[in-house]
Amino acid sequence: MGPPPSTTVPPEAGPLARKLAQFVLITADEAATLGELQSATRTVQRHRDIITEGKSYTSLFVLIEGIAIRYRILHDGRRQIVNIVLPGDIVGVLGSFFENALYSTKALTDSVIATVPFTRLGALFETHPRLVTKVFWSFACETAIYAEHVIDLGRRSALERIAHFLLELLTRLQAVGLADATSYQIPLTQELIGDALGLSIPHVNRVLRRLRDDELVAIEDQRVTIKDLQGLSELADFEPNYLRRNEVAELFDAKE
Amino acid sequence: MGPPPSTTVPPEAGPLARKLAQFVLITADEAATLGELQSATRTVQRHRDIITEGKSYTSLFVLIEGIAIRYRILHDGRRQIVNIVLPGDIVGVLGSFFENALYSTKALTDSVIATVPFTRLGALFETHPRLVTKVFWSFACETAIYAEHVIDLGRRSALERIAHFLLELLTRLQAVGLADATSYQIPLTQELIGDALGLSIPHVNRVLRRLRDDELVAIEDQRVTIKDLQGLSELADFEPNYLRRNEVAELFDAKE
DNA sequence: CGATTTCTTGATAGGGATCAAGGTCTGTGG
DNA sequence: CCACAGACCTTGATCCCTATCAAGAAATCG
Repeated sequence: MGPPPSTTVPPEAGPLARKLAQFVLITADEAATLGELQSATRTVQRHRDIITEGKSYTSLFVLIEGIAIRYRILHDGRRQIVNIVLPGDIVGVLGSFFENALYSTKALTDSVIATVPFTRLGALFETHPRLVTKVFWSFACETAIYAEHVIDLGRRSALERIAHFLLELLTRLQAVGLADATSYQIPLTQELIGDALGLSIPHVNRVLRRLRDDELVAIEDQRVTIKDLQGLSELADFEPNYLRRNEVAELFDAKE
Repeated sequence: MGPPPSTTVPPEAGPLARKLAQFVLITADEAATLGELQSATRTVQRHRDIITEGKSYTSLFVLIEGIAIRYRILHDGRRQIVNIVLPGDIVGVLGSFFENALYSTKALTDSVIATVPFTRLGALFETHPRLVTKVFWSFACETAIYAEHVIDLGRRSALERIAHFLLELLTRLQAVGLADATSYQIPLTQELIGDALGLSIPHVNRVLRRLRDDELVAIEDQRVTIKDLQGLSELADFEPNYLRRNEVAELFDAKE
């Protein structure tokens, strides 16, 4: 609820530093180091894979601009999206660690990614061990997002799931400055929502219509507009706590 | 599939060191440090909470012995278990970081846990930065387990889910030496399986019966016995890759 | 050994999948 | 500038997997 712990990170520092600053204190020096780390960028066309399941990688990738999905295709051809990747998110972590990538990552829009060789992280360890740890720490925090998805899929109805999903995206996009108070732009198709939430396309359609009729949310023209934040949050039982740190002094801040 | 990267960790080093050694190289010195870190233990009676949602903590806990569950009670009273906690697992990470714990953790059996003040991790950073990073790294790897649960709940049938669930437990318990080739002891109730997989008790019962009738798995007397590992793995589309590291040189090993 | 839990089985119902068929929009090439 | 194809959205009819409700049997525990 409080302000983010660090105000040393200007918007120009990029989405990663901005996101990290939500969780841990990022010094100006560290922000600069992060920026340098992400200097090697390249563009990825929409619909192109950034990472392909089963391949092996020696770099990880920071999404600078654009939106992507992390997914797995099951043996029968069904797709499950395990996460929506937003600017500031890092992908390929497990891919460069496990022999082969466990999931594919595909750009939904034309995107810009920074390529960070895994070995550079190693080198960074010599010069900025704390920073590396902070990054790893942020990986750990991501676990909370996944756990929340588990709850979504396990115990919530289609209506609650979609509401929760749209609210999570709002909050996460706000964190990197890509959403205003109640709306954001994102190229969601109903198929995509279905694959993320384990629902069929027709059912997503019906639920979406109902949410629109009830004047809770509307998706039009690649823009999600939340018309009744309060009502929607109640419906979804949404608590954004898992997406941000509340305050409290801890391990890292104490040291700097 | 290859052997674990490190053979320097004897069974006496405890389940945490043993588990970590699966993912990263753990030196004898580090194993000793870990052991020391876990010297303050206490017992928790079964059915008792180790962590309660909403409370704040300044320590994290390593499960040394016993089995626990991480769960959330929804507003309507339904329970979703987000993870089964096995020896060597660390709980309370996010609880000591976020203001309040996001999930509760409850002991399923009488358990032994080690209490590690968060500040001690900070102190450890001065003396063993690499080790701290390795621990954090293992947190990140846990993400893979959650992602797999998302796939389970999103796109798999009840039959596949239960099969997958039981196979995951087999693999994870083997990793800490608590399961033989095809069976393990664990106090699973059908309600618990249902709450973990988003299924009702009667349906868990029916699926379990079917798995038994088909001679794939049987749960009797708090023991899970996999009778047809091959068949069950095919049914569940189970690939244990996400639970272990395959080999490959990487960040940490290269440095030691 | 009485009392909760836990398991089992059956009957019924419902949420959401599946199948089907138009409609709409967007981009592309002629 | 139009025509067409492909992607995406919408709606309806039907079915099935799994939840719910119910109630007795078995096991476990204090």
